[in-house]
Amino acid sequence: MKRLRIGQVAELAGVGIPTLRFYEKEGLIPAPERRSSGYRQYKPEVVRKVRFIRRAKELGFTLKEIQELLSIRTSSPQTCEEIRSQVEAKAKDIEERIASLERMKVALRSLAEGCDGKDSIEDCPIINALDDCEHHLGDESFDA
Amino acid sequence: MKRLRIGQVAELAGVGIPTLRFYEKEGLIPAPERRSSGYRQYKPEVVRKVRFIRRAKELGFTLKEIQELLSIRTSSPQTCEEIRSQVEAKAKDIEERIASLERMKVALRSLAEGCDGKDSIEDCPIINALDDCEHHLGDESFDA
DNA sequence: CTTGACCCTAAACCTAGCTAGAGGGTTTAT
DNA sequence: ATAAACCCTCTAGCTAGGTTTAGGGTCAAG
Repeated sequence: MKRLRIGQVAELAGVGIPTLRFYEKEGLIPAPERRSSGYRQYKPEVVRKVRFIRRAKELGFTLKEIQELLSIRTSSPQTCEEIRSQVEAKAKDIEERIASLERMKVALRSLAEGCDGKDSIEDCPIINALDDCEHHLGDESFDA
Repeated sequence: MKRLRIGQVAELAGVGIPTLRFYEKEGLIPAPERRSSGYRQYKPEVVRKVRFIRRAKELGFTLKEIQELLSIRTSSPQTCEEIRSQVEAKAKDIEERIASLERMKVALRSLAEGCDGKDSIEDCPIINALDDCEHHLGDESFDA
């Protein structure tokens, strides 16, 4: 069966070599077999796993969360409902962040609108809002 | 004029005391006056500033970005047009961030949809996607 | 006039997620 | 057989954004 060296896996998966050793240390990927020389010999499947980790990371999962996802199977839930709900929870989380950002955007836009671009620096409504951020970036849109 | 001790500011702004000293060191909030004993004496306004920082942080701005927003004035633009355009740029930035989060959300939702929650662990489409992430998290929606 | 709550500085430590360097062995191509 | 390219471990360092610790001084109440 074909085996890959660490550099090849890194290349194929789009990560650095130290990252693979790091993932191994953290238990995200299994420790591969070794040659007598100590060289790691990876099964080609690991490439997909690493790519998955990379994409999950891009999707906003932390390595810890990814690890949980990867280890759910061995933690033996009865159905995949448990897994689905984790993914769903993450989607909700993202939704909330989007909503927050929307509010921030609106606030910034309304801040920019208050300015005609011709005031002197002293009269700029944006600057005033920054100094005294209650008015434009006030309670309504920003308080927790 | 009323002055606040650091502990009061921390309490009112919802952050820890070391955080305030940290923000001061990093130039996010001005160094307050001191008593002869060395105690910091804050003007009440700083509370709003710190709350703003906290909210901006929650919205995904880094301290560096927040510092830029807060220090726009001292970077001496001639008119407030320059400021307006910085705020506008930040709003665009937020829009991009939102778009990226939207993509993540859609991807996660479509992953969750493939699962009815009743499959056995062996047949869970999410797990399969994890093991073999080409199918559900495949090239089309996820590859960089 | 002392006790407890508060404040000071400086420096070390923490999580996340790598990245780089030191020092040395292995494989492969010519 | 030798040089380039590759691999090994171990330790340290990095950015971000703080938190903790150590060793002290200060303030207000009783």
